[in-house]
Amino acid sequence: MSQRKISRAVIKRLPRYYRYLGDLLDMGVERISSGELSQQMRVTASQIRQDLNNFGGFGQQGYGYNVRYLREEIAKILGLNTEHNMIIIGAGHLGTALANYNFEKNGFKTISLFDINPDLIGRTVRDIPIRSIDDLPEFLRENPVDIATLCLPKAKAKDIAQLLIDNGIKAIWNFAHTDLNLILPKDVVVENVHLSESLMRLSYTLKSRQQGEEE
Amino acid sequence: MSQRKISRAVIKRLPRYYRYLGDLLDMGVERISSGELSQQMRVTASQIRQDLNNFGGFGQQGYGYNVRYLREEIAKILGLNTEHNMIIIGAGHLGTALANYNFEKNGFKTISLFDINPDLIGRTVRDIPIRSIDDLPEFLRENPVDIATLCLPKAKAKDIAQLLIDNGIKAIWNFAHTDLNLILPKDVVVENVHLSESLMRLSYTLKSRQQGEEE
DNA sequence: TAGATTGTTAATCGATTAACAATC
DNA sequence: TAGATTGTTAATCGATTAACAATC
Repeated sequence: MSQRKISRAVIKRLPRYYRYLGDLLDMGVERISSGELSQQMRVTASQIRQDLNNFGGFGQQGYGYNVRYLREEIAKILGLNTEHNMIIIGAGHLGTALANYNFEKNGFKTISLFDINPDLIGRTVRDIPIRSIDDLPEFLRENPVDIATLCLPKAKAKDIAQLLIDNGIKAIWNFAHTDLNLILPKDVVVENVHLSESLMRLSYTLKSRQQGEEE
Repeated sequence: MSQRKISRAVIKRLPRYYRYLGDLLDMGVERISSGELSQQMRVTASQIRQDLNNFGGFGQQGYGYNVRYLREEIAKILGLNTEHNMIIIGAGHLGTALANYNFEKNGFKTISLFDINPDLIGRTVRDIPIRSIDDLPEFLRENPVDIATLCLPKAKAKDIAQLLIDNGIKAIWNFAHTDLNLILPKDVVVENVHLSESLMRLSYTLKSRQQGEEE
């Protein structure tokens, strides 16, 4: 029952639905129609219904959607109902910040950091140990790791990515300023977070807004 | 000569062109055709030419594009030729990590952090001082700030965003887990970085890939 | 000049929105 | 039942790709 080819655009929106439904739940809202949700989220009701119907009929005519139920279904779709073990490669500022992030509440648990800097190896971040990158292959043999987060300079990113792939990693969350496409086997997935590119987009938008464009 | 309505999709790709052109320059490549670049970037040559021609004819028939020139033009389009002063609101792990990031090379300079925690106020990160959030209005009156980076809990994000807007900030780089749309005047732009949503997308892609979908 | 490659128009493809019958 | 709202088909819109004339 694997889903048929869901478009990238739909996937990108799912976590946002999940977030809004969580907020609604916190506010004690039990049910919501696509119309109401569309107003809050500033999207069309049509889009919401189309998006959700890619995965199944979660609503009920004349009623709308049950907030808790819909949220749980989206969690399942996104895989948030299973625990994911993560490691972070690179215990610099960003790697450390991510280790301190509370991704656990969505089922993502960081179990180790890795670095090459001897000064850092042996330390911990929130009780998570920083290990030597040399110990990575052995660690991966002995621990189930679902996701590897890459927080290192672009010069090293490709080699380490290769090392990770060689040792069975199937998902890479990439913060390095480079694309890993070139070396990727088909069964390995990558999600890029290019912060400086995000900042450049902001810069562009600011500039064009100042020049008096309407949107 | 403000550009006509460039689509969001094009803007999203510009920083990636910029990065590839920088890499090419570092490798000593002087000229490149849309065909070659398309192979490296894994996009169509058509798309590259269409994208660039939104802004002008940067190439030359029979020759291709001059790498250095094209890169500089894209820098101008993105506003990277002007210095941008930034502040960071929230000097927690993420805020501190961003203050340590080398955005300067693209013209983005962090000149202050702000926090409410008295233990942090007065400290510095890479010589950048952490000030009290109470001093924010005065600071904004006395210093030109182009971009405010929001690194704080969602509960506080909207109030602080309002404070920033009231004090003249026109661009917000938002890392808080919330949308700021609701309170936004038309001349204020926001770029969101929702890390946990990025992670959820990775989780989804991993899951669907494991279930044996092709892409 | 001949060859290469752009700039740009036209064709295709995909995603979004609108509309409405189905149904709770 | 009547009213509301979904699920889904059809229409529209926009973005991507293909094709080729222009031109260096």
